[in-house]
Amino acid sequence: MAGRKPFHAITAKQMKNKSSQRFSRQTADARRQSLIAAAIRCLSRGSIGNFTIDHIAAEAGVSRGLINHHFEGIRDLLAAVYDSMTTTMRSAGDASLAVDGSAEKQLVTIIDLMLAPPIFSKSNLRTWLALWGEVAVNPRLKAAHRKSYHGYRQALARVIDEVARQRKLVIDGGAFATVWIALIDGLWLEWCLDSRVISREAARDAVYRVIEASIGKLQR
Amino acid sequence: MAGRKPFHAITAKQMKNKSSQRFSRQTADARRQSLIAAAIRCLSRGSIGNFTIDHIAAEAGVSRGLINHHFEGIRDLLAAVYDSMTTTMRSAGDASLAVDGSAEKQLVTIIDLMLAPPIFSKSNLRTWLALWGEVAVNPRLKAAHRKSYHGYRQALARVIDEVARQRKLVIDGGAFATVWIALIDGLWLEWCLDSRVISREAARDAVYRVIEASIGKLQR
DNA sequence: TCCGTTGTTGTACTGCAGTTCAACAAGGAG
DNA sequence: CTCCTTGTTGAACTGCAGTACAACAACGGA
Repeated sequence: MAGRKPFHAITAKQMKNKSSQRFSRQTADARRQSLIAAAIRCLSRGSIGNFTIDHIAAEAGVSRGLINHHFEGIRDLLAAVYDSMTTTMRSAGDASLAVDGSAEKQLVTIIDLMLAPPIFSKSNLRTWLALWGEVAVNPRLKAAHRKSYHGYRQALARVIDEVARQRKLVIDGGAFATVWIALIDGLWLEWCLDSRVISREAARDAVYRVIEASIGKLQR
Repeated sequence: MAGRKPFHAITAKQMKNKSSQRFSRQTADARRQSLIAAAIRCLSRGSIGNFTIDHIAAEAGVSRGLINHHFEGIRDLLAAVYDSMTTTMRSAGDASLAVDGSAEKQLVTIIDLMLAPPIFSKSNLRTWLALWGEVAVNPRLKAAHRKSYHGYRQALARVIDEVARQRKLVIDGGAFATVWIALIDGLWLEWCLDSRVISREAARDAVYRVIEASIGKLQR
């Protein structure tokens, strides 16, 4: 509203040295992705407390005004981060489902995928805690969570049902997938909070033990 | 450092009306408990974003300065909140362990306790998410978590070992307790984030199913 | 009744949050 | 080369965070 100070006073210098441009223009989409990536890095290092305009802009190497240019606000950026995180997970899962081989082999592949980096990784803890806290309150994130979780669960259920069919077992794959996801999330959480109580290998063994108790031995 | 404005100008009015005292003095310990309770209420409603001097003071019905009088700072209050939360859970668990009856009955009592309010409750979600995020970073909270988790796990392991002994089964109660805790935490998380995917009863059934797959049927 | 202890208050202070916006400039179209 | 679109900048603005602290007052003891 009021008058602004002069924008910049070192124009002459910039003219001379073309190699040190003030900034490089990028397409809106590329810049959005870059900001989302920077935001994820901030979340994984700090907590939701690091999810600020200043931190993210510094991390991305841009000015603070840029975030509000590409997103409606900081909340909108958080929603975009959630989409990005779930998309990354889903695509990793889909890749392992596309693996050639028996349903049993797919099952083993998925289990191992989920219990190994980058999914089973401490650097994601604070990111997910922050996002879950937001899911519980933000309708847009709640809808996104519901959608991504549903797809995830259904994909698992299909593999489980197929293994059960081959073994002539009667199992509710959907319910089984729910328990499975809960178990892995819980083990991951315990491991993040205190790696002493359970190692990654012990967590993996525990998951296999629970699953094999229902559908029999798997060829790991 | 600089001069302050006059503190309050309505002293005369207060003199007249003794029933509306400006405040009531409490012992340091009672006030601390009151502030901790107010802080928990703030966390459960909002998120860590609601964990501020202003919100907590308003919730407790005291002035903002009081928190820094009774705690070293807002971080110190958060640590006190963590202690309070874990103590509440532990005492509930200890009470159910003190129940007369067989080890099997104790096991059933604990399971039901953990899958019913007030423990299995949505109002705790944001509180725990906030606290876990802090555990991962704050050494004091990490130590507190380690201690409380260890005691919790050991108590469960003892009950499991006893049931296994009676049934002449060879089971690692400690490892079993770890899985059990992870499963319940994970189910609780899923249920908090989207109650549609699993009901409280379904969660309870799932826990029983996993446990009974290892140690046989339980008399619920 | 007075008096001292100390729990309690409210404000000043500093700093950083998110948003807005006018000025600037990079890069392509002509 | 010139113009124009629009990505980008940086600072002003408002508001609220945590802390420090001096003034006040409740309550118990004398």
